[in-house]
Amino acid sequence: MAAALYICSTRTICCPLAARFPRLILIYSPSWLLYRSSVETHSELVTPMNLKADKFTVSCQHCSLNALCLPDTLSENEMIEVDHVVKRGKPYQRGQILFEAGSPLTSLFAIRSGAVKSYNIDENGEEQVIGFFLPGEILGFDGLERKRHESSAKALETTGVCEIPFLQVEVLSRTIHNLQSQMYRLLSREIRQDQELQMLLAKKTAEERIGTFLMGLSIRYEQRKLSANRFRLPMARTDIGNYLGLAVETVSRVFTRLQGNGVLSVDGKEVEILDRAQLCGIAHLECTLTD
Amino acid sequence: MAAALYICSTRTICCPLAARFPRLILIYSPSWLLYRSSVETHSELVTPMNLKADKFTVSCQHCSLNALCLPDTLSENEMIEVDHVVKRGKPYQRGQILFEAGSPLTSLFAIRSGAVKSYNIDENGEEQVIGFFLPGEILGFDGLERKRHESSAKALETTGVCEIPFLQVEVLSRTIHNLQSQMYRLLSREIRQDQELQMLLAKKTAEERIGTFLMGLSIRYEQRKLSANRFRLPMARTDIGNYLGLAVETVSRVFTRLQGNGVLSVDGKEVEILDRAQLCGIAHLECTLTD
DNA sequence: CGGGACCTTGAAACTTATCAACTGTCGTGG
DNA sequence: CCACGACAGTTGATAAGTTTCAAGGTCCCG
Repeated sequence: MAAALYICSTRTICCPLAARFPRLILIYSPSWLLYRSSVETHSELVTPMNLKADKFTVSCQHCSLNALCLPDTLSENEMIEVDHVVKRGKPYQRGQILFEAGSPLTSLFAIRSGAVKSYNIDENGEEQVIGFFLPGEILGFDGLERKRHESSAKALETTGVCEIPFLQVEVLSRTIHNLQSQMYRLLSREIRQDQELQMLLAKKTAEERIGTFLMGLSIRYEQRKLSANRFRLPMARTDIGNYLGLAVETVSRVFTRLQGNGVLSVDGKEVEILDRAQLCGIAHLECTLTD
Repeated sequence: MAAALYICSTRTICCPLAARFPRLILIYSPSWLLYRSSVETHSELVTPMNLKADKFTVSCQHCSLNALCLPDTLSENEMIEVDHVVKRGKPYQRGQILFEAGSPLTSLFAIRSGAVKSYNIDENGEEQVIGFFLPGEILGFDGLERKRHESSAKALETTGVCEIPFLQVEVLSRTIHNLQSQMYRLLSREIRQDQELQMLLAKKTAEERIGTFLMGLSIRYEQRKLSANRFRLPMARTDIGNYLGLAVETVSRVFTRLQGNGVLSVDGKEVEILDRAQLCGIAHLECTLTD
């Protein structure tokens, strides 16, 4: 197997990369240039600079995220059928808008790399963050009913996306039973997750919200074969507060407090979970991973 | 057309009744016995006492709620196919549990009459209300992924339910395209509504939450051909507070304040919207119905 | 008629929001 | 190269809204 060093300041997995380099090594450094010298000894250096969409485009069958994404549970042949309807465009830059609320919806969007936030603008013109999406996760389920986007989506960093035309999924799912089940599962999961967030917002304190949020990210990163205890927040503090129903200042203060308790180590967007058991306690979760 | 007087202290529409009596008259009285004398002049008196499940059982085709429920958009023949898999049991009494979190899920539940709350028990043993369901609405979508109920459901009053076996819906929806679309629509709608609630809980004040909640109920009652401005709350204040992330006392105080402003008239569970425009303003909604 | 559940009201306490100021970083342009 | 402004994050002081605690009232059902 080929090995590669993937150095990326945004530190999120990139599905085409993982497919080309099964033994991909991710170096965690906010300043990737520092590592250039040590990189030369490796078989191949991959950086955001030489990463080109066409070179790294992969099919669903070869995507390392397929077990987390729509093709999960599909057979090889079924996956190929799905793959044929998937459209892969060029990456979105940080801050670029994927779609806006109200625009017609014809496709679901699967994140291939990077990160996205979805949000709404309320009657005062204030942004209202609804969710964050990591590689392998799918946006747009809220718009199927009225066939238009009910929320907007913006790239939080350089983000690759797979477009999945909904009409064709609808047709395919009549013959591919696994696909039909998977669609129901994904929709159902989103409902469950939204309800969990409702409970969070209805009852929990600032600290519990942040704790749960960080644990949620940690678990999602772990599913993506990234470090569960050391990661980079793709979103700003404002977005976190907005999402959790807290003021930015409160988010900042809770981060400071958790650092004081030795639970976290925070440096800007870099987060390290130092005492996972305690963080699980704050989030009212069973601690699954030993630190 | 036959006319009937339907007197029911709980004041929620009953689908079999509506099917038998297209010109159903609903008398709004918390104490229905007072009206007995005036009732004699009508063609038929229907009360909760002489309402028997077998007598009033109806098929989807004849159900007045079918446009709000799963069969919406289905043709006559398609509706008959769906109807064949639907199971209709005897009504649940107030306080009775329809299902509990964790139990295996094989069916979706459509409310035919009455009202239901769904809730979870958190780590402190506290109840966490997730939603309220009125006739024509469907519970259980959150459990499709793991094939088990993710929340419990309890009847808030005498409640009739249609059980819809999910496996059979899955099979039927492969041939009945309208059914497939409708399932996606219903799932998608639930996601959208959950996200709206998220925004409510994340940002709004107590008054805005209650205002939005009441307007939501009003609109749902209106869709069910009941009065939009005068209705009975099927749930306790505790449940409302629990659902909206507020203490009971706060709910009570806001009700009192809205009464003082002349927006509402509240008498126990009886609510009358006196100034709909103002209530819409509080809820940040466009006022659709003139008072 | 009595007991319990539900609702209301008041006063005090607490959490979080708001306002204001300051720091550091980043990219731009002189 | 450095000055500059814009922006994100932090921290402190104050204010506001909501919760909590406590008590009393009402309604309904047995």
